[in-house]
Amino acid sequence: MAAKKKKTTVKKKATATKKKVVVAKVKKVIKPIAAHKKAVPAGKAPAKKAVQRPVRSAVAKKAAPKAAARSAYEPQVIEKKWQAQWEKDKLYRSVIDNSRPKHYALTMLPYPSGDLHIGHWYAMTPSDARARYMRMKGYNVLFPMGFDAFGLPAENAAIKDGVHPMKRTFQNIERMRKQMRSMGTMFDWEREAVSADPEYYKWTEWFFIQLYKMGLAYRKMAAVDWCPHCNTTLAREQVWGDDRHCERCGTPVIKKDLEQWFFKTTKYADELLRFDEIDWPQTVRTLQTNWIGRSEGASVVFKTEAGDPIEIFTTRPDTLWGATFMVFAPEHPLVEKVTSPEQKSAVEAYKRQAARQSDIEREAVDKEKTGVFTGGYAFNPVNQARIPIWIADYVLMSYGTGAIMAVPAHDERDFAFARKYGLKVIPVIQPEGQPDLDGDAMPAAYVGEGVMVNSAQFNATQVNDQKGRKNPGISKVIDWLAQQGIGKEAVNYRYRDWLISRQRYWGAPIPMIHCKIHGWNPVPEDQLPVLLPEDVEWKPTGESPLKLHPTWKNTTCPICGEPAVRETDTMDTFMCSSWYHLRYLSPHYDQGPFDPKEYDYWMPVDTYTGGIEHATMHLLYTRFFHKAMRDDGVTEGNEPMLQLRNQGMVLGVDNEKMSKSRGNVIAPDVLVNRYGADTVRAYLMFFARWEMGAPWDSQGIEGSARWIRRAWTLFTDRTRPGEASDETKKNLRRKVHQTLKRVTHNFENFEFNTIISALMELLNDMYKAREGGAAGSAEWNEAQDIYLRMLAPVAPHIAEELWTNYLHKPYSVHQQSWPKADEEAAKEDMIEIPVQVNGKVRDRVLVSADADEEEIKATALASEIVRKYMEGKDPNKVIVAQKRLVSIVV
RNA sequence: GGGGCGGUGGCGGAAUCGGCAGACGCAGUUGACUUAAAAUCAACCGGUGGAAACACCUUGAGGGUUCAAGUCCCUCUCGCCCCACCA
Repeated sequence: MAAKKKKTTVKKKATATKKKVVVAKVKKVIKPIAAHKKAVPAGKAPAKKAVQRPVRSAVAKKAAPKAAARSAYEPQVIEKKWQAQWEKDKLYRSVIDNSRPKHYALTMLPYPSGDLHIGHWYAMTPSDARARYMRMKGYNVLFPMGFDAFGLPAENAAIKDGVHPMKRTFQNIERMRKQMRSMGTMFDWEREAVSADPEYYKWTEWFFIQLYKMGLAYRKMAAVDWCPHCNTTLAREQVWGDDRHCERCGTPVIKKDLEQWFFKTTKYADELLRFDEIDWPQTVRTLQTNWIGRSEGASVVFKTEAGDPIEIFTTRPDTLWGATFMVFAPEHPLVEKVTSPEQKSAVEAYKRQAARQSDIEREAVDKEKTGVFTGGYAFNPVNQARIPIWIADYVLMSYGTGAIMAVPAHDERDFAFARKYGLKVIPVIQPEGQPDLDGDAMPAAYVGEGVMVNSAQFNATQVNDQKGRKNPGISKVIDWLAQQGIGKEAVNYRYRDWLISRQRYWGAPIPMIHCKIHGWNPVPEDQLPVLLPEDVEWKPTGESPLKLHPTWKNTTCPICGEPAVRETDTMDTFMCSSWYHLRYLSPHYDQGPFDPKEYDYWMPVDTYTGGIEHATMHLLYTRFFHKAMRDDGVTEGNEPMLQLRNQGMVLGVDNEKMSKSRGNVIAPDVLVNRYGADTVRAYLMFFARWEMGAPWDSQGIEGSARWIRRAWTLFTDRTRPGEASDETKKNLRRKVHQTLKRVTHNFENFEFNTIISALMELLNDMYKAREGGAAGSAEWNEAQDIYLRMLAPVAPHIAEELWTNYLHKPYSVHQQSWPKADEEAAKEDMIEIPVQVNGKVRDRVLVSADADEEEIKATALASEIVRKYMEGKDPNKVIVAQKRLVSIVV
């Protein structure tokens, strides 16, 4: 998921007061850190160890070695210890086990930029906690990790400082692996996959060939978006903003004609619109639906005076009789032919201007429509009306057919254009019960419902506000058009085919060979992978460095054996990431992209977690990829990922996206060194609603740190068993099982922040119960047991230490089962029910939990306070809302 | 212009179904412990009035439905995101 968002649009407008608050926060944050740094040498503790409370631990050991009940919480020590132990024991190794249900938990892989960002942790930590939870629930969980290692940043860096992308990338990967291990994640590293590794990209190339053989990869000369800075073509999805700038570097994008490779993603447009087999967030489904932009209507063939057919697409065939002119995109192939000699110079001038505009400011401020009459005419096939043909840059060659019929009476853009150039306006839809529309006097286009008029045999046909076949007017006209052979029902998409060629070095080579005689042919599969040469020069020339390599491109034609050349473009990295979930299954398998045995057991992905910014890119490409490969017999099922959940973004303390240039980046390593991974994990789960994200607050982490330390203190404390009342013990047990129910529910629903608050609450109650003498009781022991099981997915290290070394339970807590809540124990005996009089809460009455409605009502009416507010009147109505509330109306 | 998401204390947030708004935490105030600091512990902590009991107000604004609205409906408003001459 190499994509990095970079927005040059207007920044969030923080109010003056808000900014002040933020600044104050930042200043305060610095203070404790500085104080802490000083405190370590002052305390004369070893620099690495005992960062937490160094003095106290030293004192405790000296002063009372026998009572040694409590040792200091030293996350830096226990975390390293358990990470090593788990690795040694291969605790998180996932292998096929048919005796258990499988669960494939996938979280988006990072681009190896160099350092793990707090945003990576924010995405991965809750995903890890949930994978651990599923494991405790009895699933055989696969939770792999890898690196999306090809891409521009490494190559740009190479151009800048000459370090080979391969070297830099693999160094970065090494560092990021270490950082991920320090998080205490349960990634199965034996399944790691790196897309820039030849044993990986061999199969990326193989997939390209499959798509080519299926007829889904094709070559096309097209005006493509081109970034003059990155010297590469960009996918439509990678051009950003009103000024059409490059997603990566911000440079304004220009148009350039190049021969490129495309995948026919549009072939799957209709299927991609169906989400009935997957549990994906509504927002992503909506984003993908809008991105594909399906519209239903008709294609209709007009004719020029010379008899040339002009195909147009319209969503409103019911307004065909109101078409009073046509508009072509300036680049439309028929423009030259229809243009009259008198209009030639004006048309040429307009075309030149439109072409210039398309560079940068085509979509800039000026919304005024412009156009030029060609001097040519067309015939409307429904009524043989002779209508003028214009050209205008508001008609795009890239959408539909590049030509439109204009119905000014019922389309706002056409209306504005007609009024500006004095073109005829003929109403053909009449709103019912209103004065007849007058084409010359209408102040605006009418786009609402009505009946058809001026439309020959269709007059009086109802037209509603529905689209396509649901609209009787549209439906009838379509049928008639088909009958007459002048048009047919048609569907048009905004979605376009996926342009995958990149004029770059650091990507998977496109395994194609061009021969002067035999044209393009794939590299024979037994010659894969086409390896990237290591000796290339880093020069931003506008051509792929592979093209400039003296020998690499020279090869022989797989058909005739004569000299031929390789494709020197490489693939979009989204191609690599479209199938990484399959490579994890068997990263070293060499008989195919994956081992079918592994596929049959693990696929499809059960839960997929990652950022919503990939909604219309990666998440659409991977679905396309899976469906295409399904049709090729490589994959099975219709969808690659059954359940998707997106996390929000962690912003800097200044409420801006974190970036080095803004200097607001929070370094996770610093936090881990200071607080320990468990605390950082807990805080990342706690500090915001996961799917929302929030600005980072460095003070808030103190709360999570305090909670973890309090847990440590309580579990390591050897308070003597006391004499607790039955009530205290019962209350403790109730709270434990209530919490268990809540935490279970929250894990199921990805509600991570409330998991932590529930655990905090329970810990507070356990402190109270200990004060009440509950320590050592059966209820207390059960509470400790369940508490550590619930803590284990969140804070795996401290949970293990307390479980194994303090409660002396069998290693490992991560191999224990998730406890089952005792519904009986969770039930309340007495419940407090608020009583409202005329909508205001006036009293709260205590009733037994199994009291029926009548009892609750009687108790409420017996309350003196309630009676006071009823002022002696009889109630009109008494509503008992289950066991939640009583409402009395007087 | 179209589509999506959101607005709850000083801050992050909580609130299955329409049923006690503000759980949990941060920050803050006061106190205990300490030579001191840190850490820890205890109490307070939406607003107004009040010594208090308590009363009234409060989920962006206004209206509606309802015994009851943060939650449902309508109108408006602000913020963020995505798509935008889409025929």
